[in-house]
Amino acid sequence: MSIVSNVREKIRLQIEKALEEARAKGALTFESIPNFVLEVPREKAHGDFATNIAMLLTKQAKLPPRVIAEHLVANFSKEATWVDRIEIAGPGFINFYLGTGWLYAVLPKVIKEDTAYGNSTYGNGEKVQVEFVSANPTGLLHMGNARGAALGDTLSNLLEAAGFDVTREFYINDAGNQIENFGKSLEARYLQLMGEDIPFPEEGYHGEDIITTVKNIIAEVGDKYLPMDSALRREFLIQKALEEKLGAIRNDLARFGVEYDVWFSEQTLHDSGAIAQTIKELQEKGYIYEKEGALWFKSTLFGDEKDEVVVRSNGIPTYFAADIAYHKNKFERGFQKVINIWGADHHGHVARMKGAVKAVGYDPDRLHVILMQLVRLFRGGEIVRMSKRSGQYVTLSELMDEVGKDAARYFFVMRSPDSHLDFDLDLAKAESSENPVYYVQYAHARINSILKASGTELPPVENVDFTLLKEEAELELIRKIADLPEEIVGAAVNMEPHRIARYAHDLASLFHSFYNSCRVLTEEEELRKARLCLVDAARITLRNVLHLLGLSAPERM
RNA sequence: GCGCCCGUAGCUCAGUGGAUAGAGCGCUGGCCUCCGGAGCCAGGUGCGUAGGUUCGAUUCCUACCGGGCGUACCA
Repeated sequence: MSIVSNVREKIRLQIEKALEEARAKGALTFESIPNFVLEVPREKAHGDFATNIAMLLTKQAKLPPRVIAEHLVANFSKEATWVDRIEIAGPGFINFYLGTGWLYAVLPKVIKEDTAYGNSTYGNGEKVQVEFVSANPTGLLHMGNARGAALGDTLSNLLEAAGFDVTREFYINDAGNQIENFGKSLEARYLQLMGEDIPFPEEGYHGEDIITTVKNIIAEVGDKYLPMDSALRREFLIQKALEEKLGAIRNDLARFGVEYDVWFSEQTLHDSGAIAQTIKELQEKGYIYEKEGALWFKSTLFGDEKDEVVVRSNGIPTYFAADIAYHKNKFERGFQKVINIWGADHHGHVARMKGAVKAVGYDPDRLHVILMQLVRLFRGGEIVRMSKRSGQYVTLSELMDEVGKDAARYFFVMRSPDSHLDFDLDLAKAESSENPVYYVQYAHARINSILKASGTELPPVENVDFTLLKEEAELELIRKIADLPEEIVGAAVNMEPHRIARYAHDLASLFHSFYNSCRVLTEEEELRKARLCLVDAARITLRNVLHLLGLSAPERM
């Protein structure tokens, strides 16, 4: 358990004991202790921890909150809690002020745990799957995919650090309508490039990248497909093109720092009969009806607005049918929790997907869908116009060329998925102070520079007197360092990776403040040793956080 | 029309059922004979509107206003 959680739990326990004691003495009456908050107050003047328990007990105890607080304090045993003094404030808050002793225990722990610092066993090895990006393999990765990639990968890192057993998965939509359409587009481009004057399908993929793909295929096979039957020709073209497109997607994601554990093909669900079987199961359970020649899933039974087609009147299952089979498959593989990261334009899909999960026999609360709002790019203060239809959009690969991997990942993760993201390209590529990515990395580089300048090995922590660290800036920095394990768990279980980006920035900020007010390489030998250890702990913490975000931790910039 | 998300400082965004609502950018003024000035310190008019629940609401609920998205036998 982390030191902060440990301290918190001890105080919580003593609060409960104090209340029971007060009741035993007849000072207080209450049925049960309500679920109270023991939080770090916003204001430092309000102590290290504060609780609202006295206000919550007013009804049960039939006493004013401050009176309840007094009884609690009178019965509170400070032993083994690090609590130095207690004050009652405001409408009835009880503020706990801690001594600094517990903070000094943090530094040796960080240095000892090193790359593992921040990790915890909170998740108990529970199996969690995170499915993200899952872009159509008919094109290149765009900004929405990029945001999903950064969010999904960072969230996966956080879950792992919090002790979950994480599987990162990419669902390949290599079947269905859009592949049909893809085939038609490829064929049209192929024939056009071979000199035939034929129209391009209106609903086809207009992007330039498809022409390039077909050119590459022609370079390999020439006119071999020309005399072929159209169906066979499309099949060949699709196969070749998918190979290329998936390869490109895989490369771009790898360059973005994202490595998947599983690439799951939709086509395999068709081939194995899993989809047919799932539909049959739903039919047997009475969740399917026929209308106008199509099979419909009764998603309205599960709170959806309207029912949804699973098999079209032409006999071909819809994407939704495949998705049901896919999610059934996920749970069959033993994932306790399944997390999907989708663009907000898919939000209408959430209710029926959860309904479907329930229909195939699993608790829909085990499926979590993170909806992320769309991304707008700005360059020179102007919106960069994009159109998927015309195939004109900035790709992930181009973004990395322009602003670099680190800046791109940080910008995508620093906002809540709920917020519409305005991505300022000029800011992201600025190699200057206004760029928040550099701010954090600079702190890390600066630390390494100090350690190098110290010219000595770090002293063994047993020989260091940490109580010499008494400056406000030092204590605040240690406090922040101590928070990492709880920050990781909080960001992971709430599925809010942007919290950790913020933490990184706050930590860097406290380090910079410390640097400006305390000289590390001072003449005072013992103080110098203590500060070197503090700096090293800050280095470890910053580096670990940067890695969680998928960013490099440069030693020089 | 109905459904989901959002409305917080000039701009981009954090944040919480509580005690004085924050950060970055931009703007102004300071700070290195010294460990990296890509840094530090100081400076502020803001929770869309109106009700409700509560000891307490920016946070929860309702209505309204404004923006985004969805509402296909597309994915």
